[in-house]
Amino acid sequence: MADKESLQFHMNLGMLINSAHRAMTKRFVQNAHESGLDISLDQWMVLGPIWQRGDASQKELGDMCLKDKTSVTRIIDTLEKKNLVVRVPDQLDHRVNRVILTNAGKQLFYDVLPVMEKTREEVKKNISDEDIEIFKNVLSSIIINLENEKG
Amino acid sequence: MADKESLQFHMNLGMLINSAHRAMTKRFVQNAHESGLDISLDQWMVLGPIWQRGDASQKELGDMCLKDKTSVTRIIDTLEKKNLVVRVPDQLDHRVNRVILTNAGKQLFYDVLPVMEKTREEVKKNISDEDIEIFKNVLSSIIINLENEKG
DNA sequence: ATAAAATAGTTAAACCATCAACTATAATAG
DNA sequence: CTATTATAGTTGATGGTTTAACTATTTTAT
Repeated sequence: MADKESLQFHMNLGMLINSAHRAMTKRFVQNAHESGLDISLDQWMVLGPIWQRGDASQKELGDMCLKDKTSVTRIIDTLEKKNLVVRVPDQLDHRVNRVILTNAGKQLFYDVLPVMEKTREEVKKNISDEDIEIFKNVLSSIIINLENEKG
Repeated sequence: MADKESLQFHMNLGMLINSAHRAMTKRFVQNAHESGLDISLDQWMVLGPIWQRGDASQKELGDMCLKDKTSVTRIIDTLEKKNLVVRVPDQLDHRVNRVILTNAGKQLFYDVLPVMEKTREEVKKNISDEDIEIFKNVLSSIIINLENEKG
């Protein structure tokens, strides 16, 4: 149906990035769904760092996922509704919440790992490692180019 | 602050794409705002094809922008509220709306053009043309890899 | 020790995406 | 011609992003 040339001819950079990102998100959710798992990509992105560290403040999660604190609040809200995480007030600094995984959260994390791996493979199929390197390089450069010098 | 190596070490492909896309969107809106223009990137993406063709059905707009018909409906709703476009029922096929630009819409389109150009330059700064080519190539490949074989 | 500034998090509003259910019209098959 | 199916668009619900305004806690600077 769509071939590379026509895609690149008809779409600008922004649209290509947008489409690729939406396709990846959709495929991840689909793959999770096919494994009987109900989780969004953003929820997964937040779950990972909590698992890695044992616990994390919302601020730390925002930094690691490059998400706004508002977004983190909402995502933790829905994760908490699903009983996957719990907010625990920090004993030392009363401004911060430590977010920790419930047992259900840990279980989900382990269950999703192979789904993530499968999705990654589907995404990278037929693309050389060198091109992936350059690709990530360009993405990093774009992010750095646009980092706000007015903060 | 953030350098390429640390970005690439800490973030996977999906997160990089997500961040880059959000940064581009944000910068476009910022640049528009600094020029006194009030428009979102998605609104702009829809405006373009209407301008190119003179008019377009919502279905056509969705195809060209790779957007869901629901999204198109909402975006046209807000563009219509802003008096930038008008929906005109098609005389031949009573299911379709032809969307056309108002004078204010045409004016905005012309005003935003240089903003878009500026944003594009900021995005591509310090990135070689060859790398941009590979970058677009990889994006296209990803999109094709993930095209739904279950539709 | 206190006033001012910084930090962590929440809330509300506006916008976009996706899914599912729905209306209305057109095209097709029998 | 009529019954089925396909297409264009809308609506409602749910989830995520961004901006701005707000609360509640530190930190800091005087």
